[in-house]
Amino acid sequence: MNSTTPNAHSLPRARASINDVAIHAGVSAQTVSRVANSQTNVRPATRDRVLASMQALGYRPNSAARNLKSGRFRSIGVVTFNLRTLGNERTLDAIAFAAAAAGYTTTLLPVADPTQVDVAGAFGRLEEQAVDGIILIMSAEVGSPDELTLTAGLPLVIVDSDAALPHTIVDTDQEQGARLAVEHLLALGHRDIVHVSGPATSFSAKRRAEAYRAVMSEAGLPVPPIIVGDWSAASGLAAGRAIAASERMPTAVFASNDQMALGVMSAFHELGLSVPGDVSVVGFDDADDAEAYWPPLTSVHQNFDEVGKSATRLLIATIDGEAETTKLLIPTQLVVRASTSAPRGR
Amino acid sequence: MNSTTPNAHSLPRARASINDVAIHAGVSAQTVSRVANSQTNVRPATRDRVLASMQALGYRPNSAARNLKSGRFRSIGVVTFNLRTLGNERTLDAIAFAAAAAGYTTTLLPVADPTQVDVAGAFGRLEEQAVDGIILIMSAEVGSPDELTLTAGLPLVIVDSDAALPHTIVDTDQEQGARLAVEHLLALGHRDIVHVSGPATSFSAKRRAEAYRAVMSEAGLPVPPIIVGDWSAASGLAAGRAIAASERMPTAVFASNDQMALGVMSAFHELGLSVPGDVSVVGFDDADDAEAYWPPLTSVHQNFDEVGKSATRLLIATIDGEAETTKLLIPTQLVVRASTSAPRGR
DNA sequence: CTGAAAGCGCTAACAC
DNA sequence: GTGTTAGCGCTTTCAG
Repeated sequence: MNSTTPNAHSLPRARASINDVAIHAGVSAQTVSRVANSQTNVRPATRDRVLASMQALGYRPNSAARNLKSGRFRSIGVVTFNLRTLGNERTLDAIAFAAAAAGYTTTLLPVADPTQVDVAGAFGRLEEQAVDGIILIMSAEVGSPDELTLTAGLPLVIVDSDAALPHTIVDTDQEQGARLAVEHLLALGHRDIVHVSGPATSFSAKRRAEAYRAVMSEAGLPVPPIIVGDWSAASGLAAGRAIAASERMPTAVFASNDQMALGVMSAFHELGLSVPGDVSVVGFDDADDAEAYWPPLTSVHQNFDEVGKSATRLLIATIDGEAETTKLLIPTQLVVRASTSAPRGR
Repeated sequence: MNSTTPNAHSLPRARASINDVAIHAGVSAQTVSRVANSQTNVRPATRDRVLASMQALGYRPNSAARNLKSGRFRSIGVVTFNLRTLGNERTLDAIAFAAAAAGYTTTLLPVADPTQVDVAGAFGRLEEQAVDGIILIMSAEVGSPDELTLTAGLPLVIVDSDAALPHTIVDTDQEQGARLAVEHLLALGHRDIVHVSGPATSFSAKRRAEAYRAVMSEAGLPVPPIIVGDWSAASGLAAGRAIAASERMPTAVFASNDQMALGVMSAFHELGLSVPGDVSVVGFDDADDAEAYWPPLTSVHQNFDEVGKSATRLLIATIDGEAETTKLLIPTQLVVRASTSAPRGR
């Protein structure tokens, strides 16, 4: 038994240390360490004895000590502002599994309000977390890159952000995806296409909106005012009602995510408008539910798994010192379902 | 400068240790430690000098060393089988924020396949993770409680599980919620109510189905066969088609989650059936999107935030040794929207 | 109010 | 093939 303070724990059974095992097995701590790390230079008989003692004492290596020695935590930190959007959640899922496959755990470092002053403080604190590197999932804009440099002590990969930042960035190819959506509508013959965008603070929303504007302009079409939502289905509902109430009803709507598209369609149903008969609707994300929306939603498929996996891979490479700063854009695919068709009278 | 191996890092700038700061400030390491931990017994002038040195050297306490000394990691481990269901995701979100508020980080410990053999192995490994306790979010059944006892070395709270297990459990009151749903339909006058359940491996699904059966029986009604889905909207779509194709069309469907309800409604729309005109539909979860479904879905609201917060609170209490094993059931609320009405001809 | 010593559990480096 | 020594960065204990 070692002499650790036993903590006022429910289970007072103190944990066996490497020394306890060494004594129990009649060997040195070093030999126990070798067995624990499956090194080869231990006589089988000795190994077995040590293994038996480990078993008997319920020995588990102490990760704090191991971390202290190695200077590594085998954990990657994920900074998020929330887990409530499909993209953040799915990306996190992919990161957690990719990290686990590489022998890393994932540490969540939630930050309350991204737009608020304290981002810098939060980032400052990051360096003392028990992580080897950080993936920043920015669903919203951070004040300035200066604040990010505060994390310079730790390898960093950014997901969903301004590609101008001097860091490794992995993201969905927002522009390519938005083009796919708008060009699909144009190809069907639509000319009056309204865009329902995500919040102004979101880089993805901004870039999708820019691509929408660009494609419309390239086609020689006027660009009607953009309706701004907040990614929620409720904001889509409001947007749909606003669109239907406007003087010139468009023949198609491109929503910046599926949930807002759902809301838009619901608003149209309320008003007795048919989708796609009266108005076509395209979403973005290709959420699992999209095929069960009514009507099944045409949407741009984002490969969140790929984004998460790539971010993890790049971060671990950076941690291992095999890094170069990279910008990686993951392409999307258009999934055509029943919410789009040629405009009436064509 | 201390002599840490500098790691083949991108930034070779070695990190300042407490000793570096001590030397720089001309004090002992002990005094630096006191300042770092905001202890009171340091002369203001000394404190300021130390603070300045910390600043100058960019000192950050090393959490590994701190952990080693304290025997605490200030992190809670969350074991999940996936993050793809609404409940898991929302619960995790609540846990992460509650933990952060209490000064803990959240470490994700994803387990690939719950039904598979290696659950025990995975749990065994948990003890050597750098966490002070574990929240197990079981979206599926684990073979036997024996496997859980493997984690006995660490404080444990289970979410969404069999209340018979000898552990602290926090969960939505599944039975109360399901009763609310079925009783609502009965009160509207429905007698033919079909249940679309979640997968057989899920405790929540099982308990909702049991409550459904119980309420039907108590009302003296026959219990039609239960259709089993997998929580996905696609499985709801299949269930809806199966129901519509069956010899006796029910007047109402109670789906075990909102996504399956969405699929069921979509299948009905496909077939030209009106909801709630021809069939009423009730869901479970009250997802953010439910109000934007067509028609807006009547659903049972789960307080995932409350579940996550409570689980975190109880776990931290257990870690602090102020524990007793508890079962905590969080009540639900019925949210009536437009997908339910009295059956035709009544 | 401040410092010196000791040691947390583990492993790299070097004996033997 | 195995043991000994030393030290990772920090904090608890005890002296001053």
